[in-house]
Formats: sequence, structure tokens, C-alpha cells
Amino acid sequence: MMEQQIKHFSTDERRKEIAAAATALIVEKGIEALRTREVAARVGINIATLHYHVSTKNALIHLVIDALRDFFAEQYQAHPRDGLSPLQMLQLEIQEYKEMMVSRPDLLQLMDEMFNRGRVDVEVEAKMREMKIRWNRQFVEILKKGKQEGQFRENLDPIAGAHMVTGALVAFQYKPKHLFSIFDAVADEIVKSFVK
Amino acid sequence: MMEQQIKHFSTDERRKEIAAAATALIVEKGIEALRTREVAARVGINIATLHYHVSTKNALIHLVIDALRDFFAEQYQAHPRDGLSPLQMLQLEIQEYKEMMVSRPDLLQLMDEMFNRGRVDVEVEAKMREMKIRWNRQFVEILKKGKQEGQFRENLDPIAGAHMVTGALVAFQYKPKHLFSIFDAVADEIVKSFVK
DNA sequence: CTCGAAATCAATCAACTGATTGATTGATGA
DNA sequence: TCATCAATCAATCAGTTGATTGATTTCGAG
Repeated sequence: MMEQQIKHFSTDERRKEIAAAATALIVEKGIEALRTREVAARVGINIATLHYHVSTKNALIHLVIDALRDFFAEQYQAHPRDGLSPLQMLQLEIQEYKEMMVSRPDLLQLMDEMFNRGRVDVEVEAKMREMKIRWNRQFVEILKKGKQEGQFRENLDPIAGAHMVTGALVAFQYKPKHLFSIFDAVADEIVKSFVK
Repeated sequence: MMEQQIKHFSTDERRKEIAAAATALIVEKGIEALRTREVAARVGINIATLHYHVSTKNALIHLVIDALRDFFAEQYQAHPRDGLSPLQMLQLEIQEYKEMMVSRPDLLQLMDEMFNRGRVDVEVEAKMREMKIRWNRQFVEILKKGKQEGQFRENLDPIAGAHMVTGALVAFQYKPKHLFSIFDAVADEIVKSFVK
């Protein structure tokens, strides 16, 4: 008995499959090695079919970016910050990054690949810059508040401090996996360097 | 009057020209967009001539890497650290990075491109990892010494601290140029977070 | 059941790209 | 002066890659 095989899918479903396959390939091989043929093969469709659903390679890349942006937007909404002290907010923010490293390292890698692509593609650059600025600003606001409320050092520079924190977190992306073991020590070090 | 035109160059001279052109192109367009034809065109020679002097594209990339490594090795030798306190050594190290950002931003960019290439080329990865580890270790040693001598905090974790410093410095690479203006504030913030 | 639209595919194009071949040119030591 | 060899180039190859064309298959509304 042959199983029931659906031969045609809706554009909406196909586009999601295509985005997922492209995401995986970008993470595996880097965005500059992304090939439309490989994406099609992974989905199990012909190249022409891929182009039918996603007209150009550039459109494919933006499909992936937009999904990434949506994911992080939802992620932020999911964790309420109400009633937390600046120190707790700082710790929560760092903890969320750690959890992302554990549960979705592929998306952090994808982020990095997209930043890279941003160097030569202005539209990609704009979208990624917006995401980075938003993340950085969260830390700036937390440090400002903590300084005002007297929980952090009086001579703390919130902008420079935020730069340090985000820099230290992103740095894990470029280090071998086994160095993840020092994450908590780095998190402690960040906290120690800000509190009074 | 026609100028004296030398038509043939020694392999040694040509290889240097080729390495310089390749370096510039990698910095301009990213290493994944490096094309042997463009390198040849920039030097003003035929593709076959380029392959005569540098047999493969991979050899070309390693030619550039080795020149980069030599440059940083010389750079380190050039600045004596004798008789400096840990705090002074930390400040010197940060200052040298700043000067590199001003005088040779292209080499920092090249470094980044090579790290990127390292994701898919194990030989490149090995060479770049060695450079990064060496740089990181300098900060670890400085922080250790400063802690022992009582100039830095007693609860300072040298490894985590070094990760923070290098992360904060490298982070400038991924930010818009105008944010270079906060460099000194970040440097101050680093120092403030380590001293007693 | 039927027909038109949506989805799919085989075949192919045109441009790009790393590398090679074989012939030519120029510098240099004897 | 000339023979040799390093250096150079025009032409070409073979494989890759994003995209298109035109024909075929499948689905679902009527």
C-alpha cells in the first residue's frame, strides 16, 4: 500500500519550509555559501519551484531575516520585567542570553551570519542594525536606572557599560564551545564590576 | 621620452604585490567575494601570471594570513613592557588596540574576515585561533599579576575579566564608526571595574 | 466530472570562476 | 652575442550558479 502523498503544497507552507531549510544551510555553511539549489534539494523540490515561491535569492535571505526578527521580538515579549530591580533586570537579561546559547545556538549563529552579510548588503545591514541597537539600549536603560537608584556605581558610564556587557556576551560566539564553561564567571564579573 | 619600463619582476616582489592587492580586496568586499581575477587585475597582470607566482587561491589566502601574523608579531615586539605596573600594562594594551583602530583599521577588518573564513577552513581556523589565544592570554596574565600585587580587586576572576576586555574591544569592529567616540569611556570603564 | 488556476519539474541559458595549456617575451650569465 | 630559463599572456576548459522557459501534473470550485 502506498501512503497518501500530497504532491502540491500551498505557497504559505512551502515558504516556511524553504525558510527553515535556508536557515539551517546558512548556519551550517555560512551565508556566503548559501546556494538556491541546495535549499531546493533539502526541501525536496525543483529549483524552478523554489523560484516560483521565492522569486530571488535576495528575497530568500530577507525571508530568513524577517523570521529571525519576529522570533526575537516574540522572545522579548515573553518575559515580563515588571517590578524587578535594575540588578535583577541585568541578571535576567544575561540569563536569557545564556539560555539562548543553550537552546538556540543556531539562531545566534544565524544572527552573526546576517551581520556579516550586512557588510555588503545595505538592506540587511539596516535590519540587523536595528536589532542590535534595540538590544544594546536595554542594557543602557538598566544601567542608567541602577545608577540613579544607587544600586550601581556612581561613576558608572551606562553607554560604555552596555558596550562592555554586549561585547562580552557576543564574544562567546567567536570562542570554542568548551569556553561556555566560563559563562557564569563572566556574568559574575559583569555584575561585580557594576555594583557598588 | 618613454620611461624605463621593467616588464618582468622577481617572484618575491610579485608575491608581495599580490598579497597587498588581495589584502585590500578582502577588506573592501569580504573574503568570500575574493576573486583571483580581481587580484590579478589590481596588480596589473594576467591570471595565469598570478597562478604562476601563487599556485592556488588557497595559497593566496595563506600568503595573506602569514603576512598578517608577522605584522602582529612584530607589533608586539616593538613595545617594551619592562618595569610597568599591571595597571599600566593594561592601559598600554588597550591603548595599542586604539592606535591600531586609528592607524590600521584595515588589518583589524582583515583579522575579522580571516576569523570568518576559519569557520569553513580548518587550517585558517588554527592560525587565527593561535593569534586570538595569544592576545587573550596577555590580558589574563596582566589581571593575575594585578590581583596578586593588590592593585586590582581581590574577587577579580582573571579569565573572565580578560574575556570581558577582549570582548569589549573587539565589539568596536561591529559597530558604526562614529561610536569610536566612546572608546575612551569604555577604556575607563574597564579600568574602573578592575581596580580596587 | 470538468476546467482553470496553482504548483511542479526537466531542460537550458548566460555569466562567473578557478585553473591549465602552449606559445611568447625579456633578463642574464657565460 | 646567444642560449637558457623565469616571467608573462591569450585562449580555453570545466564546473558552478542564479534564473528562466515551456510543458506537465495536481487540486478544488462549480
